[in-house]
Amino acid sequence: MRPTIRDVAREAGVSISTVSRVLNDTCPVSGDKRRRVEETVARMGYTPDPTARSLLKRETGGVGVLLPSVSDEFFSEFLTGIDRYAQQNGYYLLISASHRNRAEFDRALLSMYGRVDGLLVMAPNEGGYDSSYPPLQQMQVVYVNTGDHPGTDVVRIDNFGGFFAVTHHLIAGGHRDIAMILGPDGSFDASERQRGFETAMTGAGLTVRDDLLVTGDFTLEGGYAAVDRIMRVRPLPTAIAAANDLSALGALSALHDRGLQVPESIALTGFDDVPSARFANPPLTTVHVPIRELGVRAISRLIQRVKNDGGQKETIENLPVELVVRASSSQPAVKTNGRD
Amino acid sequence: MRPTIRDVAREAGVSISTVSRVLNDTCPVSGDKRRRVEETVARMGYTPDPTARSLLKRETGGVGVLLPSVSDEFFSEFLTGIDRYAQQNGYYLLISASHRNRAEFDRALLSMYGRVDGLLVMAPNEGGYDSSYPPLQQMQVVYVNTGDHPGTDVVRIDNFGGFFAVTHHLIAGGHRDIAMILGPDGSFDASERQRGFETAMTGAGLTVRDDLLVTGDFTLEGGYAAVDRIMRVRPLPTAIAAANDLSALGALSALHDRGLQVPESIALTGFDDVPSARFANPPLTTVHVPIRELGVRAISRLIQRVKNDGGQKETIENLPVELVVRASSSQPAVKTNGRD
DNA sequence: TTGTAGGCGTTATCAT
DNA sequence: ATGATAACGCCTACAA
Repeated sequence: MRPTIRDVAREAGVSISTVSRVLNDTCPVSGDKRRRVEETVARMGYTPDPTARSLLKRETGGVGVLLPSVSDEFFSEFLTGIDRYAQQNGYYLLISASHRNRAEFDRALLSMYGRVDGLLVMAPNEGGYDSSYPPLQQMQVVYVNTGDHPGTDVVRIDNFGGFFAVTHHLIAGGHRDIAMILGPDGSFDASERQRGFETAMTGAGLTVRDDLLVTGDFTLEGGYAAVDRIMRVRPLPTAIAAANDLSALGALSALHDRGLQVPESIALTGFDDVPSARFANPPLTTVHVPIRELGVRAISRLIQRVKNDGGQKETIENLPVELVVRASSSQPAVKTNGRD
Repeated sequence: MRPTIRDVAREAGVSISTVSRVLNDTCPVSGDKRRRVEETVARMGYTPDPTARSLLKRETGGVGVLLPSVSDEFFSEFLTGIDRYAQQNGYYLLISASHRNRAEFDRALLSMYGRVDGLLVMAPNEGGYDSSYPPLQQMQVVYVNTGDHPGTDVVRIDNFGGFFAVTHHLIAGGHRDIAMILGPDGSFDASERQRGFETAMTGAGLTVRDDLLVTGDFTLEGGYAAVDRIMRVRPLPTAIAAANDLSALGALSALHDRGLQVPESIALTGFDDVPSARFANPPLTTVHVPIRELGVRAISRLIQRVKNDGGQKETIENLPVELVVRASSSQPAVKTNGRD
């Protein structure tokens, strides 16, 4: 049985309040009793019950993190940043992932309602939440990689600019027929990246061919399968821009299996600069996204919000990303595929 | 302000207990009042405060997960399994990672003490915990991938058998000089894998050369750097067995940078069968480890323990692993390196 | 069937 | 400087 404050008080021969005062040093306590209390606390290994404390102070010291999934490196990196920051600031983390639909999202949200002081919400792949849902209104929320959410903070990556840059890089390398392996429907990241792609293409006077926009759901398998579809269209593209690194790695594997050299036969770029992509061979040109930083910004904003408790203006922050040219994918051996 | 049960009672014109009874249907309630309460609850969006409930029932409905790190695919996979299971069983997850030393471990543990009903502890890379630490004694604990812990459950992977198998595979392919890229000191997984390696080698009458046991800390960078060291020893090995996939991918990249073909110039194997390793090129022979399953087993044991509340015998479970031969690394072009 | 009251372990207020 | 006590929101005997 866990010792309570009454046990300590009895054992030390003082009143409950005195023990409390020693622990929170909120009032002066005579050196004699203080020592006695401290000794007893140490001996019994007493720790105040966080539940009771929460009930009284009406704050838990926890923050919830709602993720669409936790199963790839992006989220690992993201969580690492968050975890470290939370720990340093004395907050604990309540994490829930793998909810792809609205019902699951609501359940996860509800299970956090009342257990945390604030919530970090990362956009699910389908429009899985609705910021007008009452529990969301009641809590301090920071959104990550979503569109705007009036009244709350949003922290996001410059997906548009990043994908514009990587597409531009391919175009500058002489590519005209460029395929894009898309992300999942309903993902804000994915749609912004696609927008960056299309803007860069049309801005350069190139046409976005529908048959070169292939689905790819951000997974290795999706990237692998996408190459199959891309290889069936004519004329073939000379470059592929994958919506994220995982897709790119899957595509790389597929291209390798088909005996195609990257970038000699076909160029390939990634996005996110996730650790294992940094060691791909051949080296992959990608876009560096400060994922850990994203997490840190998000949670630091949230904690700020929680401490100010509502008296806070909404904020939108776009973190810059950076093109990382690792391969000479901008100088392909073949620039066009028989036309032009 | 969040509505309390009193608000609901007042609004519905009944007593507090009636509301409580409707919510938990613990006693029969007249249809009339029942309906009125249900309507009021729905209208006000009332949810019982989990903190108050925890205080009273002396259980939180949460389980804590203590990980050494969350930053690679192994942990992502592991967490995915846990998260899904916890969600389905109505438990929430309190996660804390990135504690490499004892002090940090203790802090993380303390921050969970009283907030969860049970704890999942995955071995840190250094001997970061001590199962006699009082808070650990007070809680229901399940250990993952550690040595034995009297009085508690342990769920682990058959690291020894797996690494024995992969080493044996290389030996059967004719290799005699085999290097191993080790894991971090103090990791139970790492030491068991090394033991599997050495047992397989000596069992086949081969010597374990000290200069072919190189450090590698389970990271991409470590694997990359390990190759540098391996390439300086003479005679060169004809095969490298990496302690995990991340090391193997790093090594693969290093070998590629040196213009060495895998497996023609040198064979290479991984361990864990993490998603991105499954798409390595050339394909990597590795050992499939049921990581998600590991998580599910661990948490299901824990929840069982929590529900029985102590009246439980300790259990040790070893999950089998499986050699996955993806490359023809067992038939290298060169079997020896000038001696023999 | 329904309402009243006590207590879970704290902290804060008010006397002393 | 110290001790008794109310309150946080809920559930559950017990009483009616």
